[in-house]
Amino acid sequence: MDKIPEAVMRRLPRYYRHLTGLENNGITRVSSKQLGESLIMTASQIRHDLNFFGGFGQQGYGYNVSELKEKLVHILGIDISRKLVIVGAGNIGTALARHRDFEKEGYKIVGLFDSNKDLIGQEITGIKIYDIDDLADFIEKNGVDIVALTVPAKYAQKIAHISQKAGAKAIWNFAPVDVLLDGVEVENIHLTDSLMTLSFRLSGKQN
Amino acid sequence: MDKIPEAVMRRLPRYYRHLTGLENNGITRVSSKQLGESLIMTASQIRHDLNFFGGFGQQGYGYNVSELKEKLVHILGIDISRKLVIVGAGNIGTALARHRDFEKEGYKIVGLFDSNKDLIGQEITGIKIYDIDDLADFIEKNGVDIVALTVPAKYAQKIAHISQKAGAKAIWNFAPVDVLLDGVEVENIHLTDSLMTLSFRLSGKQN
DNA sequence: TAAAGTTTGTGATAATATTAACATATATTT
DNA sequence: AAATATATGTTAATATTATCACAAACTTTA
Repeated sequence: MDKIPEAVMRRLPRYYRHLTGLENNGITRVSSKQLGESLIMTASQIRHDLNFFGGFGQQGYGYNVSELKEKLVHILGIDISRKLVIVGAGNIGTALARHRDFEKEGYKIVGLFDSNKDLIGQEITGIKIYDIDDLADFIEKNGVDIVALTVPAKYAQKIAHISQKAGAKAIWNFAPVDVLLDGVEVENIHLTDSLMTLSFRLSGKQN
Repeated sequence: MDKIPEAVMRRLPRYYRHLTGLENNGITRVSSKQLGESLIMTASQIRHDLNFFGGFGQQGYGYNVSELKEKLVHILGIDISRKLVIVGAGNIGTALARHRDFEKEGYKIVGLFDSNKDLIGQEITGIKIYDIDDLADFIEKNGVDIVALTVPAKYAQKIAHISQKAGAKAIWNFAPVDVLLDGVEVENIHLTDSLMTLSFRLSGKQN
């Protein structure tokens, strides 16, 4: 398979999400034109994107919603269950632990980690809080794939490094720093950065 | 000022964040080369980006950290304080309310809204929870700029629409849907989408 | 079942974005 | 104070991304 462009890859979850919605509404068929209208993008781009993975559609008909959705499940790799731990049992960390959406897509949160001795041993919706000193060991023993970092900025890089050494394959970083690692996939959620783009766009319009 | 490309705009908060870090470490001067090494990007791109806003640097010297940071503050518009409400006092909504980082950059969370009568009247770190039926009124009376949506997908579009009509200028959307509105800036945080890009990248490498 | 209408897949074109290259200006060294 | 090193701002070249346009294939209608 050809290398998938970054821009295309980033749109795939959106397609998947929309198709799931259509399926839940009992819609069985959809055209790139309809998708484009719903997602505010050109039909051409959608066809172009999907074509990186082969022709799923049919001329004069469009796409079969369920079939296309299933293809996307496979392309995205969400048919493979992934084990995830959350490091940092603060506001964001516990919110993620309580958030049930990830489970639906095959992500299993197998542990929460913190350095606060008062929290260790507690449970959040069935997820146990462990001592952060046991993180490496836990990752190794349980085959953890993804480490979500919801720790203060100054600890993020170090924990990321420990996680990688212990065998984690991906870092989902919520700390407001740029985690630098080689050989590990890093995906950032920078909430403040995101908010700032709104400020920029608002002030540009003199609002 | 020329129209700033989307890609450039998205990098500005990252520059700002990094410069703040340098300043806090007492570093007063930095070159595009050094910035590039820290941020894993080319020096050329950094210079190119900054030049959309004018020449802040000096040949042979580089950039003055504090000065450049202050310029970015102004460019990003975070020198203008913004009022924000959070709609949805669930996991994510309350985590955002408790998260102190936004205040530091001039964002004021002035209210939380929910439909659950048991929550209404309660406070979360000093932020009162109001009845969602009073949202439009509150936005109008208090001049709310930004509405953060942490509600279930099916309510998001409707609340966004109400918020716009009441005078909100921007939607910070955490619901897993694509909010469609004209004349309002929408910024999405799609956590599950983000997680899925990790799955994609991991499965592509047969991990 | 023939004609008309859809809609895909795809190659060509246009628009954005990134990187390279370098003249010019300043800082640092000797 | 001259020589060397550094580093910007900016234009040009390259690479990536998005859109256009249309033949080919299928569906729907009459």
